[in-house]
Parts: sequence; C-alpha cells; structure tokens
Amino acid sequence: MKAKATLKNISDLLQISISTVSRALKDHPDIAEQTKKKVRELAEILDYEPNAFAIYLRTNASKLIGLIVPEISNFFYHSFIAAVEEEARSQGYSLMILQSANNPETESANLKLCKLNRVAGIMVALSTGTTDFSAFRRVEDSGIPLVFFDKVPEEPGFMKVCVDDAIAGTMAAEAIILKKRKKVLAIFGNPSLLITRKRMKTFSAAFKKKSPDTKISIVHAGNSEEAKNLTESALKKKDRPDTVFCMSDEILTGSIKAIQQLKLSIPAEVSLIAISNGFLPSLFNPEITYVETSGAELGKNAFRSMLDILLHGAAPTEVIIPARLVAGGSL
Amino acid sequence: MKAKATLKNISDLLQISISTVSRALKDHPDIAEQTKKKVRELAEILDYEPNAFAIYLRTNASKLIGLIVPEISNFFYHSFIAAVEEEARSQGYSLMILQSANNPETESANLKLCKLNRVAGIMVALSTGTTDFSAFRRVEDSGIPLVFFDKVPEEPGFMKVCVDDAIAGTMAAEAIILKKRKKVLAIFGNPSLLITRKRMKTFSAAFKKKSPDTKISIVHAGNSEEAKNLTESALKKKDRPDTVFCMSDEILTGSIKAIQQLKLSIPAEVSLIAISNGFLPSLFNPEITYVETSGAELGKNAFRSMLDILLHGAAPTEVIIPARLVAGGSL
DNA sequence: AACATTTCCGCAAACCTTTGCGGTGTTATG
DNA sequence: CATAACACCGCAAAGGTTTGCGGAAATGTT
Repeated sequence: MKAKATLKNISDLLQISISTVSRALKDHPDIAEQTKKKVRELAEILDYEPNAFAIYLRTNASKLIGLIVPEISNFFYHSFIAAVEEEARSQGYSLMILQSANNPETESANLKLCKLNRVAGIMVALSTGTTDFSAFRRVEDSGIPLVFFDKVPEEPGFMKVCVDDAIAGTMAAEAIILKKRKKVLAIFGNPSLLITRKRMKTFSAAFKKKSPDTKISIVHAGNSEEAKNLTESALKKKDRPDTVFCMSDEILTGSIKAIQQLKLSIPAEVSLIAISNGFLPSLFNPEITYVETSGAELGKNAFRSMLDILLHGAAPTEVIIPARLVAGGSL
Repeated sequence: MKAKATLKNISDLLQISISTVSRALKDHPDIAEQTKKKVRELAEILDYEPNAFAIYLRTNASKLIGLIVPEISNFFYHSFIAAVEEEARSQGYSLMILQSANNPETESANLKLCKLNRVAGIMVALSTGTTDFSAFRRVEDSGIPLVFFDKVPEEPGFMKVCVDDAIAGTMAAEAIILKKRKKVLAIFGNPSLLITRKRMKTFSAAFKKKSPDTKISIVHAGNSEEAKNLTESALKKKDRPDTVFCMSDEILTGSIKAIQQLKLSIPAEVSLIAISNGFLPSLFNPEITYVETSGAELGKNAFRSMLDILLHGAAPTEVIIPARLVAGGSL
C-alpha cells in the first residue's frame, strides 16, 4: 500500500510550490515549459491522481449523477440505466443508482442520500405512491438539477422526459382497429399514475372515433399475477376477447402466461399487442407486436436534458420521445 | 436557491465556535446540554447537512462502492445489482455502477474512475477478454478493497464470490439422467471463461460416471442468435436430441425460440433444462426446469464479503454460493 | 542607464469538517 | 484560603486543491 501522491508531495520533491505544480499539471500559461515537463514526468512516475474530494469540496459539485428508480429489476429501467450510464461516462460523469422500491419514504431517503453525496444532478422516475413533491422542490431549491423521466409528476415546473404515452395508446388502438378486431381485453396498470391515464385516454379515444362498435373491456392489474388472472378469466368465458392489449411488460408477462397455459394459439385464437421496450416481445414465437417505448432512447434524452441544465442552466421543459409500432406476428 | 448551511454558518448565528457546533451535533459529552439544544434546533431550521466531501477529504474514504459489470442489461446482473443496492443501503453505502461492455480497456478506465472517486471498495465481474490483472493488483496496492463476483479470475490472492458452477453442472446432468434422457444437446458459452469450463467439466463427468451410454453433443454459442441456430439445426435432424441443456439465460432465449419456431412441444417432444437465476424460466409455460444460480444471493454475499474487508480487513477468501434445482415442467 | 514589460513563480485564502490540546470559569476538597 | 477537579468551550491544524494577487527576475524599449 503505497502512499498516495499529492501536489504537496510533488512540490516537495521538486522544490517548487504547490501552486506551481497545480498549474503545471493544468498546462497554465504562467508556467515555464521546462517546469511543466519536470512536473509531468514526476507526476507520471508517482502515478498522481488528483483527489476528487478536494476538488469537489472546492467546487462544491461532484461528477456524480443520482439516479432513482422504483426498481432496478425491470426491463425498461434496465435499458434506461444502461443508456444513461453510457451517455454519462462519455461526459465524464458517473452514476449513483438507488431504488425506491415504490416506497415514497425510501424515495425521499434516497433524495437525501443524493444531497448528502452532493450529486451534480438527480434523475428520478417516481415511485407509485408519491403524492408529495415538496422534497423535490427542496432539492431544486438547493440548486441541484432535477430531471424526471418515465414516471413524471403532473404538476408543471419540472424538467420532464417521457415517452409519448398519448401516441403510444393511439398507435396500439389503431393497430388493433386495422386488424378489425372487435372484442378487446385491455389491461392497464395503476390508474393513479399519469402514464396509465394518458395511455388509457388515447387508447379509448381512438376506438371511439374510428371503430365505435368494438367492444373494449378495460381492467387494471397492479402486478404480473393479477394480469395473469384477469387474462385467464376473460379468456375462459365463452364470449372471449379476440385480442389482449397489455400496457406494460409486467402485464404482458402475466397475460402471456395465461394464454400459454390455456394453450391458445397466437394470433389464431387470440391476438396480443403490448407497449414495451421490445425485449420481452422478442422472446416469444411468434414475436409479440408492440408499440415501442425505448428505454435506451429515453435514457439518452434524459441525460441530455440533465446536461442542458448542468451546462447551460436550461429551464424546465418537457421532452417527448416518439413511439413506433413494431410488428411481430401476434396480431 | 438558498445558501447551504455549514457549521460556520451556525456558529456565527449562535456566536459560538465551529468546534462547539460540530461537537454539539455529535452529542459530545464536553458540550453543555443547553448548548446542544440550541445548536440542534438551529441546525434543524437551517436544514443542515454535513458536507460529505469535507468528511471524505478528512477521512479519505467515501461511502461509495464501485460496481463494475460487463453489462447492466442482463438478467443475472440485474438481480445482482438490485440485491447489492439493498444491502449497501442498509449499511449506509451507495453504489456507483459502471459497465465495461466486455471491453478490457473500458474496464480499466472504470477502475480508474473508481480510484478517482475514491470509492470505499470495488466489486467487479470480469469482462470476457480480461487477461491482465495488473490493474487490479494496483487497485489493491493502493488500499482499495476488491471483491470479484461471478466472473472471477483464476489466479489466487483475490477475494472471490461465485456461484457453485461445479455443482450446478453436476445437478443439471443428474436431473437429466434421472429422467432417463439419452440424447442431449448441451449448449455452453465461451469456453475461455472459467465459469464455462467448470460447468462443462462437471456436466460431462456426471454423465460419464452415472450414465455413460447417454449421447451428449456439446456445442458453444457466443450469443443468443448462435444458440438459436445451433438448436434449430440439431432439432431438425431426424435423429434429434431428446433434451436441450442451456448453460445460461442468454443461450436459453435463443434455444427456446428455436423450439417454439419448430413448434415442438415441451417436454413431450423435447425436454429443456437450463442454468439460470429463474426469471426467464418462469416466463414460459410450462415453466423451464433450471438449476438456480441466484443473482440476489450472490449479491448479498458479495457485499458482505466487501463489508468484511472494509470493517475487519478480512483476507482474500473464496465464497461459493450453493445451487439448487428448481423443477418446472420442461424436463 | 532608466524605465516598462514580460515571464515565471509563490503566498495565502478558501472550500468544510474533525479533533487534540489548552484555556477559562466554576465548584468541590482539604 | 489554596489547590484540585470538573465542566465547558475555542484555537488551530490537517486533509488536497484551486486561484487572485503580488513579487522577483529577466528581457525589451527609449
């Protein structure tokens, strides 16, 4: 365990002042080329690395971005995290990842942790039950940039990046209408979430406008298990739906299990369409038709928004990532 | 954007010294109860939070753990990361997550990033091509605890936590033998990885010992697509295997797609068994029988090993997480 | 030769916290 | 009354880096 190299360390050995060493390493014009050379060489030998804490302390800003998601173990956030990590790295930032477990208390504890670690910025996807945004306001008050993604608050004044849930709902509906399906089981998630309501609204609206005779039964599933049960009981009725729409990956996993279990063939006996980031749909045969909401795209854009605030003090805006239909063979 | 509260801040307002404030907040016996009370109250009002950088600078150790994985988007690391995050949080640590993209250069860049951020410890799953461990040795030399998990180096002297790959191979083989299958297609991953070799070795050995007449054809797939192709061509032969064994989730995704595409029923026409953390197998119907190698378990244990070094300076050991067979309906 | 300019470098403060040590003022003990 | 003991608090240094400012030496200008 060798002693860590510091500026003082180098300055002692070279018999010059600390400030000179610091400036030499930064290629400051005030320093003679010869001196710079000596400093650089010794720094190399000693494997000098600036102490990030000292710098952070001085500048009061780290190169760390706090990332708070409801749960890491989720396809969507998975790809999101991976994308943000890449973007962040390319800009010299690192990621501090925290999961809130869909628990508002853990969420605010995480927020505190971010503040404690003096992160440069915080990116968060809201947990399900969060209704009180005062903690987030306080974060912004204390000067830490805040970007919401995916699960964003309804109230204005925040920087938000999310997929185009309105379009996604419409696109799914139109795809179903195009195939002339007439009995649709539509499974949505928790209706208290903005994302759910947006998708529901446009989904229903599209049918009302373009295919009012289609029979749509809308249900809500809080998790995969519920989705499975709902699908199963609906498909067991003799007047069973010809199409199942799943709002999310989690719902899709449940739904498809029910279908497989009932040994119904897709799409001959029942059609399937989902909103997903694409991984899960690609696992099955036929591949599931889905409206893509790309976690990776979202991640890239969310980090760029963060950078915008960080670098240019951008004002709160709302960025919408477009959706697109990816046709598998399930519809 | 209010000014951040500092000790100096409080001490000015209260007309007492900084040291007194510091001690009061730490409940130091030298400070009068009355003073403590005043300090605490003001600290509360001002929403004082100690500046972590200043503390880190002083103690030269952060509460941040560096976590380097080949890729975040991977079931196994997913659950691993989630587990480590939970454990870490409970101990007051946070996670800095970096992905090496299976690129040794990125890997060592990540290592550097960890050092720069003065992480308290580093946990890493090796990327595929890493052969030079000198960078890791240097990390240890500079006093940063290092724990390898899952993809660990063969050479001794490191703290390692991994799944019991030897047993996992044996268990899978024995499950197949128990069902009296006689023609097995066994798909393994990159044979340059220790994990692959271990699983292969015991898998083969079990057959040689307990069921020498079973015909085993061992192939290697670098990714999901290759696994699919290998499975497909094997199952198309008229003397097709009665069982497919998949060493990993990635391989399983490819294999199962081929099976679904050929419309072979599981397990009537072909049996399937895998080594997995369990998520993927649960997605299908029937659920896939698998030997569980739990990312969550691994995560917990890996972090505990880290804590052991951090707190008690534990010496390098090798921790093995047991495996278990989880019977689905695919074998 | 006298002055102005440039080149190069060091001093010291600041960022915020922790902590050993010493210094008051008060009370108890002999 | 003198000394010891105690309770309470402040000084200052340390941790590593950055940076405005000023100073010394060298060079250029008239």
